[in-house]
Amino acid sequence: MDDLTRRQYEARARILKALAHPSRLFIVDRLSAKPHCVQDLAGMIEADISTVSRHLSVLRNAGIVKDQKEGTKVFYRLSVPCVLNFFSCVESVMESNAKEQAGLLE
Amino acid sequence: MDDLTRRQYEARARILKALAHPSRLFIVDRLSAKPHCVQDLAGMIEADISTVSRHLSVLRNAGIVKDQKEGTKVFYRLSVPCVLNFFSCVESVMESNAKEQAGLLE
DNA sequence: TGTTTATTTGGCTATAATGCCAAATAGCAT
DNA sequence: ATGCTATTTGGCATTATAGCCAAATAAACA
Repeated sequence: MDDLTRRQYEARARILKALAHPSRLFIVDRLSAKPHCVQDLAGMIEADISTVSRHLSVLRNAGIVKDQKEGTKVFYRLSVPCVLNFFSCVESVMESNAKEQAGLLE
Repeated sequence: MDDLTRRQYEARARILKALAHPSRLFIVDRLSAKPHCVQDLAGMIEADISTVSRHLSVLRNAGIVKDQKEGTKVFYRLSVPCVLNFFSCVESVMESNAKEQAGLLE
């Protein structure tokens, strides 16, 4: 694998890694409906606000969400609506796994 | 977030986490063309065979690939072809990021 | 200015992921 | 059985991630 190819896969992995956390997936799901500020999301997740803020910065650094200040609050929104496609892809894998499990029980 | 919801996001995150590594993305890409055995993949990635074997077990545990013994070799194949959709999703995010970068330079 | 509200960041600990080597295992052939 | 090839697994060191608290920052407003 040459250097350019390796860097391309690293770039892709960075984006997937940013999504690969239950709280961050939840956040993406919420933001797909409408923008939310940090404390709103923290309330839904029931985690420390600082923790949620860090999750949001991970998503922001990966280019998955954008932030926008409004007064003292910071609202986050999806920057790439397409990200939602991940969910259906993931569901497909999960369904496949479920079928596999069912097959083994027969 | 109730317990069931939390577990659902955890299950999704497990699958994304399995994909979120450059070598594993490369493997998925190769396997989308045809099945390969461990040493073939190790040769392409230029990593220790034991490392590649571990990557494959991560993908297998997530239900992304299947293994099949043939003599002394073990061939791996994608168990869910849909996984390829991830690539186009990831590319969209990357393109969006690139545009953003370009915009900032203007 | 001082206060309140919202968010971010530094510092820390705990846990998880990565990658290599070496040893163990499995299958095939002599 | 012995050797040969392919793969997996145990053990270990290194690095990365997660989460919390407390302190710092930013904006609005009395």
